Amino acid sequence: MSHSETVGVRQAQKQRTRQALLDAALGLLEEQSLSSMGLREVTRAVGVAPTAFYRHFRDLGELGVALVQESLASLHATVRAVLAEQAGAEERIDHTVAVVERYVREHPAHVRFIARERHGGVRAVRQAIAGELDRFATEVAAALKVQPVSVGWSDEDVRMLAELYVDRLVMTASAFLDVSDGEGEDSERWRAVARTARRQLRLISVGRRHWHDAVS
Amino acid sequence: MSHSETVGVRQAQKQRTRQALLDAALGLLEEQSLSSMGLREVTRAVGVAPTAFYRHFRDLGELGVALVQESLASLHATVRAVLAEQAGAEERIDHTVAVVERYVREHPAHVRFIARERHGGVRAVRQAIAGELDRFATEVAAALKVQPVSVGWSDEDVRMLAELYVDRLVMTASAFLDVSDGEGEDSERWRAVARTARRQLRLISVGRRHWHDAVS
DNA sequence: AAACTCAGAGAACGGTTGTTTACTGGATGA
DNA sequence: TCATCCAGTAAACAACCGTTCTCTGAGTTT
Repeated sequence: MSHSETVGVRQAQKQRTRQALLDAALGLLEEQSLSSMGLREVTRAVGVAPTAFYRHFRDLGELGVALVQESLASLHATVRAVLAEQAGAEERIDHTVAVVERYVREHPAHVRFIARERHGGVRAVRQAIAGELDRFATEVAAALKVQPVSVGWSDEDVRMLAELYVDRLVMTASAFLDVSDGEGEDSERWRAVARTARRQLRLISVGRRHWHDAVS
Repeated sequence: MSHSETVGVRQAQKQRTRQALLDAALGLLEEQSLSSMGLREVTRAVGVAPTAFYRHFRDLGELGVALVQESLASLHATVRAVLAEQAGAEERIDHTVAVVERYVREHPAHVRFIARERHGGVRAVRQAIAGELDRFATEVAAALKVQPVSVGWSDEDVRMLAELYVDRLVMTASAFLDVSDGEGEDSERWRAVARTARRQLRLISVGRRHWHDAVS
């Protein structure tokens, strides 16, 4: 019974407290930013000695980087699915916005963390987010490129379009979040954000279709 | 000679240290975020007793709000000029990006502050920035509305377009900033950011021109 | 010239911070 | 079974924090 344990009781418990630290930090970060959060504050929330922190992370910056991967991993998987699907432009947009909505509802803390620390005060975390969003944009670009609308587009132009989309998704998610704390998630303003997001994506989509008409 | 003094030596000196506090804070904020900056840290940078701070601001949040107005006032004035000018879409875009470039070169700290604290940890500051950008979008919307391209556009659609533009400007400014610390302001990547920004604005502009073709 | 105002100084407060050092005790592997 | 490992503990550290209270002295008003 003991030889088939995949991880061992020892390492399992270690990862449990590690995750507890990440969860507690994410919770605390809803009302402050990473650079103002205290190491002791996190360990206190978990119910563990301050020194235990060092068994898992060198400092809070390292914890932040771990949170970046945790935060973007799920979104990454979700959006990948949307990109893969074959559909008309209109349905695609509707579906994309719906996915973002759902993501904000289910992982508000993650969204807030990314939006806040994207330009935040900790260099390592900023770079981690930038890198992750970069890989994200690369993936979107690849998906856009194979669509029929993209014939005659240079790689550079596809890339700039992809970045436009990624930025919009992040901004939209953040806009949903701003509404959701203050009013409910079922308020009129929430629906207004969704409608605006769809129209903005649609406008970009229209610009994309007529790009070559106007490039002169 | 004394009766015509507009301010008085007294109030003048007060405003001088107040400005010194703002400047010192802005400087310190280049490498951290508002919620992690210490009150004493600011006064130390100015060369003044910690208690002197309270003569000017209730807390750092209030100082932050003051910084928001200072930061956006100049940009506001600059962009207002661009909006007013009569020009073709192409020149307009080039000019807009050039203005943003110049603004980032001349006020990098202000740009960083806005980008960082827009989603930062201090509620009052976030709200101040949101409010200011909202007024900003309203102004852009008004300018867009009177252009010939906008006939048949609902106010809501003009508004969503204006928000799209404002968000892009902020993102562009932030992108310039990211490049400028790391590489110079005359690097190849700087110019790449400018080119991408122009094309993104152009794509939005194309979408705008063909909006009614596709609204079905 | 005297009375008043008020920006800034100075000292002290209780509390929190990150980090170090030495330790314990249960899981682990020989 | 016994030696080893190592996640988490406990105590102490100097350094900082925001805020309060009291005081001063130069600018202002009468």
